[in-house]
Amino acid sequence: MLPLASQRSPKPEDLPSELSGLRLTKQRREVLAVILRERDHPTANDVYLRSQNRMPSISLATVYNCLEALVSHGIVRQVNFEREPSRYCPNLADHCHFQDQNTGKIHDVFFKEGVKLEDFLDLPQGTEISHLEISLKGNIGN
Amino acid sequence: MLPLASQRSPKPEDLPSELSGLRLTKQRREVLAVILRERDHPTANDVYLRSQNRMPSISLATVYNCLEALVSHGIVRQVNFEREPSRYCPNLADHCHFQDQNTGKIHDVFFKEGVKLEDFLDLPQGTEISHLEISLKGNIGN
DNA sequence: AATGGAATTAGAATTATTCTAAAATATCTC
DNA sequence: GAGATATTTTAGAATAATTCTAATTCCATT
Repeated sequence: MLPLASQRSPKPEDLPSELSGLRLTKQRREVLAVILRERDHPTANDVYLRSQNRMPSISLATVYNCLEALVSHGIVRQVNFEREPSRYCPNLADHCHFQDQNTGKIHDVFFKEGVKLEDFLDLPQGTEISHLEISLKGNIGN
Repeated sequence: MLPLASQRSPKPEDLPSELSGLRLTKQRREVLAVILRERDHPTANDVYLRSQNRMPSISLATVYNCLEALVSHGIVRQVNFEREPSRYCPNLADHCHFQDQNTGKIHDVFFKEGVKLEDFLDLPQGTEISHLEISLKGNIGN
């Protein structure tokens, strides 16, 4: 398995031709490369605009298709802040997101070592969590 | 202060004429009453349909306006699950939400006594959180 | 009762996203 | 490798939640 998460500036052609059972077509590779290259949680439209640099003919529908394929195969995470457009995150480690209200920038936030959900939430007896999203907003004090 | 959170089946006319500095008009009162009556996290459209029982002339735009007024005055919470339509919650206590994937129903989930954010998240030094949303999905085992 | 500001309303507009159907591309089978 | 089949891409239309617009109505205060 490629150390995707640690690559610094991957080129589409560096990526394998298949990943988690998903065929990596030219477009999917490009979309993934864009997300890996600049890890700033771009929106679908951001990804579209950036993909156009290397692949001017790519369509927005394709970007949406590729994102959906990557997300449903667990290669990329979809990140939501309230009703804002979804953003995309290549960091698959268990983490959540903080949006700085001054800059709008989104930061990954990690859990303290060894913390489990049940440690801080009163979950109904017997719940199995399949999806968890934690979104924070605020300011970074001086 | 009215014990809003503990009322069982409030009628619009039971509600005060002002709340947290927000003028409670007939429509706002009705919208709030709907949200307090059935605490099942209705969408804006759900609220619209239910409001029409007592107030057939209310418009969807008004429901949105009222919800926005109630939310921005901290009387009601807006709850999001990924890209689904927003839902509305009258429980102002610090809590988060779990959606049962079998029934679609949403359950309030509370924090363990005395737990603080910093206890389980590695927040960047000096962050002040102004908004926090935790959304869970999963199944309730037998 | 007249005035002024806020709220409501219908309907249009917006916007992120999904859908559709056709064309292009890749994969499979012989 | 050629033809058959399946998958993907594409442009543009469609959808759906939400917001906006501008006119009207409501309400509190003169």
